[in-house]
Amino acid sequence: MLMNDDYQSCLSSRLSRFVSLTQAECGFIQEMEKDEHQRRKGRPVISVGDATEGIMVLKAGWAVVKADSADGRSQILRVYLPGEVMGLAEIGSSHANHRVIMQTDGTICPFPRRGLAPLFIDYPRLGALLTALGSLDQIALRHHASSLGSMDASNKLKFWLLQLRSRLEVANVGLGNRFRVPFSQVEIGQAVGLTSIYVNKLLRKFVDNGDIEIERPYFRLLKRDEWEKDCEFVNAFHDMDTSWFPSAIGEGTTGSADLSAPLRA
Amino acid sequence: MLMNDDYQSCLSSRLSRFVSLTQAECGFIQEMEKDEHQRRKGRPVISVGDATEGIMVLKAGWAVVKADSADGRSQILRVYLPGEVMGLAEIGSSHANHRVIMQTDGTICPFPRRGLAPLFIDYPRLGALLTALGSLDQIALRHHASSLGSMDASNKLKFWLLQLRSRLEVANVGLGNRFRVPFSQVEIGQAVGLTSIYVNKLLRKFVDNGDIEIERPYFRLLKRDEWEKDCEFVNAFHDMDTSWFPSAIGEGTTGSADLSAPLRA
DNA sequence: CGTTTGCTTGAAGTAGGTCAATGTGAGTGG
DNA sequence: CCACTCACATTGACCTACTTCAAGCAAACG
Repeated sequence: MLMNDDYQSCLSSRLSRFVSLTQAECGFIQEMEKDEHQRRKGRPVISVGDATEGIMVLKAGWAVVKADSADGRSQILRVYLPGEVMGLAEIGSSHANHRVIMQTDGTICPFPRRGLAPLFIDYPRLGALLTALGSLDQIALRHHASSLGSMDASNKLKFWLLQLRSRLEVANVGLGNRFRVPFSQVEIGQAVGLTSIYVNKLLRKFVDNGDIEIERPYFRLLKRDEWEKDCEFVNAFHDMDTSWFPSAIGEGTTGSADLSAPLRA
Repeated sequence: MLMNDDYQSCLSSRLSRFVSLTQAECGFIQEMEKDEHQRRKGRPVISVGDATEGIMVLKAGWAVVKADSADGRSQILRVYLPGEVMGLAEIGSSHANHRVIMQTDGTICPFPRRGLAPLFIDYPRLGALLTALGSLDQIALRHHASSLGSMDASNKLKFWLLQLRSRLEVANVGLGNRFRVPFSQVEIGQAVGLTSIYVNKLLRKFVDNGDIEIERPYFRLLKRDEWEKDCEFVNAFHDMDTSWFPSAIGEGTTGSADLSAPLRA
């Protein structure tokens, strides 16, 4: 797993996937970023009711967003993969509505709340980028909700695995059909809205059918194409549209309505 | 229903719910906003595959986001109420993933894509506001997904009605427990992930229990408190946290990390 | 080792879906 | 005015995809 080490900062490393950052942008982010720190598996990242604390990059490890109900059940609404930006959904609220916890050991780089105002003022392109990231999150969540609401159990499970694979592939180009799934069957159930025991029966059936191979915690999807047809999977993780972004500062854009053509992935 | 007519523009009218806009901000928005136009019930607002077209305010009427699958079923992922901003979820993608269509006759005010760059550059506070709006959308969607994934049919339906009522109340302060639900039972089913016929049976049961009164298309929730307990409803539509926003331009903020204390709702 | 955490499998129950039929306004054309 | 249609609500009978409950294993871990 190669890291792009041109950047010392986590956030700029993440953001540079979408636009190539200027020196100034990198410098700013780096200056703002607080010290990264480790979190062990199971430790909270954001607890319900916490005052909003800016955003953070999950430099290493996995995290999840959980919603828990009074009867003790909890549901996994979102999986954060290494490199992803957490906390974007929270910045509009004064207090967190959902719990974020580490799914594996990992490292977090906070970008503090007080950095956001200067970011929007001095680096408008980064502001636009954050907005766009939030919108991609929302699209992914729509797909998930759509799966929860209208697929049968088998397709929900297929869809969740496919989508996980696709997102892993974004970070890890050339990833094949084999990947790590650091979730117990109970947790998979919480993610797809099924009982762990039905998840078990489905997985077993998939294995017996030759649809997948499992060597815990690795899954291999043997019939990905077929699955993608089954649940009408569309990979929405390729394209971010950056063409509407303002140019980076120092490139002479004055704020007129003229659209200079920025870079596209 | 009173309208705040200090503002001629739809978008500035909407945004001024959250921060009080400066003259300059209003002026800019107004200048950018294209002509509003009418759309009849059932007409598309955004079609799947459309190139992204900026954002728009639903000045009047209701709209919905639908996901349709090959077998002809479709699902309602989001309801837009009068005054809400549409298209925020799409701006990060070059093409739309979901369909937006008018649920009733209504009026739309587009804010074109080419207005976004100058907005982020010259009016950073508005950029932050858009980001925050997107994040609130995402929180609402999380609640919806959570309901789809973990509640039984009865609570899904209760939750959906409660949440609709709460959101209507934001725009229409003092709205009681009676409100218009311009959806057929089929459509309610599409929204909560149930068959129309089961929706019918549940509604009937609610009426028989004295939980609700229905005078099509008006619903009255007679046992709102009880319902809110049943499905652990939390009203997440009150608070937008604007305290991290940059100050409006012309208020002397230079972009340093200093946090001037902006207005809070 | 014993304990815990997670996987596996079966038997039984039920929430909610499917199918089918009937009823009821709200247009629309004559 | 009536007849026809069309979209929507209503209701019952049946069925199944999932859950719940219960029990036995395997692997990890103090």
